Amino acid sequence: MEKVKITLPDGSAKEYDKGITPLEVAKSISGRLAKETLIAEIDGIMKEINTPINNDCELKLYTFNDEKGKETYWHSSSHLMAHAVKELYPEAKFGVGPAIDNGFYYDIDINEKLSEEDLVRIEKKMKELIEKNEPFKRKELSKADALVFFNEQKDEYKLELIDGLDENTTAISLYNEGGFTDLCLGPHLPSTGYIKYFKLLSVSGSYWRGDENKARMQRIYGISFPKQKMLTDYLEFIEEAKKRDHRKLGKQLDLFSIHEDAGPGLIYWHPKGARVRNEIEDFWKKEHLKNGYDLLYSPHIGKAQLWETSGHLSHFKENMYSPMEIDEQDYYVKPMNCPFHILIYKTDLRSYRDLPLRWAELGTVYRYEKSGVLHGLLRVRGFTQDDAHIFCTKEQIEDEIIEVIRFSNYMWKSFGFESLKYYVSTRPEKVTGNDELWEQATNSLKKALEHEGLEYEIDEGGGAFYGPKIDIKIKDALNREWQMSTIQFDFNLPERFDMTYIGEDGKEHRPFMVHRALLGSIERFMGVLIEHYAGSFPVWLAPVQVAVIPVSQNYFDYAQKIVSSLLDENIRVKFDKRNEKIGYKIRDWETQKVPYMLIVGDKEETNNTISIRKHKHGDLGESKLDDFISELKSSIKNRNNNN
RNA sequence: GCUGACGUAGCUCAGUCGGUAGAGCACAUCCUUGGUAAGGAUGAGGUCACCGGUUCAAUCCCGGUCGUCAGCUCCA
Repeated sequence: MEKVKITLPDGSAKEYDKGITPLEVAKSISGRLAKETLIAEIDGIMKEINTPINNDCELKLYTFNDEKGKETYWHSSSHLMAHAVKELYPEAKFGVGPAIDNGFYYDIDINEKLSEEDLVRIEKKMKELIEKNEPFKRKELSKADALVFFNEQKDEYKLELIDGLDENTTAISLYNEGGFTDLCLGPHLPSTGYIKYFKLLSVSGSYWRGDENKARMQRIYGISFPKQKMLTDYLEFIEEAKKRDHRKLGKQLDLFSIHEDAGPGLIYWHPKGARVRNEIEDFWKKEHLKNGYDLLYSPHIGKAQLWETSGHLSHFKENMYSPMEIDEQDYYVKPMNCPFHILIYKTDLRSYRDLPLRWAELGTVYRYEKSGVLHGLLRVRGFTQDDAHIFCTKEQIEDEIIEVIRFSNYMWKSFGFESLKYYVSTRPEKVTGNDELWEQATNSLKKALEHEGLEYEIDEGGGAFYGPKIDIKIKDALNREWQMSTIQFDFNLPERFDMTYIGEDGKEHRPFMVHRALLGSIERFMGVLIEHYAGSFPVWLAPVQVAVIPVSQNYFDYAQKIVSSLLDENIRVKFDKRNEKIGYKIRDWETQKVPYMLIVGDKEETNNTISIRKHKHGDLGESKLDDFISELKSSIKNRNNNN
């Protein structure tokens, strides 16, 4: 029998009989691997694990623990779901059904409106299909034959997809499983029986190709796993995320509100939310001053002329609010702070000796956002950017970018976010600024990241029209990613405002301009922060740090002394004088997620002590007030985030 | 903005197949002065999102508007 040499990722190579499948190779390695292998990569091409191998090759095997394994698993799951839908609704037509970060979806066109109950029916049908354990069979058709096939199916969406495929495509792949055939590049799991535990999560509206002018479809989301525990864990994760929802916690903890009558997407900070925000902003300002920034304040409105010069009226108008007329002149509320900062720049003749200038402002901007996209604190119409603009020379840009990256890391770590991901967005098609500028700026972004030893991904063509950028995404306690920081070059505004500095050579030069926001916006940041900590803020940020609870009115005097001592130390303290039992008060402060409760009664007054109860930890026993204060103060000073 | 669902007391939610509404928590008063997650009694609270229509009668049915939620698209 002829042999083939198969090289595995660890570099080891072995000879097998020609025609062996990846699954059989897996078996030869270990039974467990064979059981868990979902998909194979043969010489860089993804293939089913029952594909015969006829040539020497490099082989990689993927299980559910690999991204590629997961993707296949979910992709096949979406096919299975579509099959179940087709069985229940024979007239159904199908759009696209990919795997996504967490699970899969399929866009479906049926007349009937699907409800939660329908999802249960579909799930039941899926279970039946899984039990049949039908193999996923690949079939290749010519473009013409594929068109005929889907024409028979009356599925205009698939026809459109095929139509969009390259004219030279010789073979269009279809997958069939138990009588259900779908257009699909593949590859798939060997059979439906591989899909073990799944749940359909939701159904919502979508559009064919994401275009609201095209056909409306219904999108069913689902998730599937090879192990029961994985599914249970995932469903628990969803529950946990719901519990942490900042909109819910914002109400529960009395942090902020939004008033539909007064205007959606506009945030009202209550005393406690404002307190947290104030701590964040204080810290932010101090750190900026330490890092060589100066702070600015600028107005909220400016004449149309300014926004014309800046280009906002031609590029950003749909996000700006209608102008107001003042002395027969149109004024616009600012959607960005940059033009104002530039005006300040231009109040003086700048020398290269003045650069870099780093100017920061917690600038509140207003942008029109479509009503359907508003979301608690995360997507609003009025928000405060932790904005800064850096004006510098060509020679300075790389160091400046490095500093911003370091500063950003420092800020995120200070707030307890450890995991950051970097994305460099490069030149889109339509741009301002010449190629050389783009090239230089993009390289400086990459070099800065490399200099810091940070890995990054490239978002090809994802830059703004005015310059390339670095976006930083952070991961929260539930491992969810949020896009927050951004560092953007701007070749447009210095040009439009004719910004200059006098160089060493005595001639005028154009400064480089970098916009950057570290936290993004204070509103969004606080939304993420609330969810990250599930409302239990670390002591340094907590709106109320300590609640003092006397056992009864008899100890009010002693409790008042404690309260006064804490206030003297600038500790945010509440004196609970309510006519309630301490069990009731403890429950109340516990649900308000206050870090410490100090309980004082007869024992404490006699011993001149306090009893400390820590949020989520319970009774810590008696202690001297001075000891407690010094520990608390050190935790605040160090911005200790582990509580 | 688009699709769908929803909008009842400060909060969380019942309810009325058309006859102007109810619970728990919170709040107020009183009793109780209590030792680590809810002591008791009494009471006050609602133009049932808003505007129209149908009807003897609308919180309920119909239309519109606003808003919220799940998505789509977009973004800090």
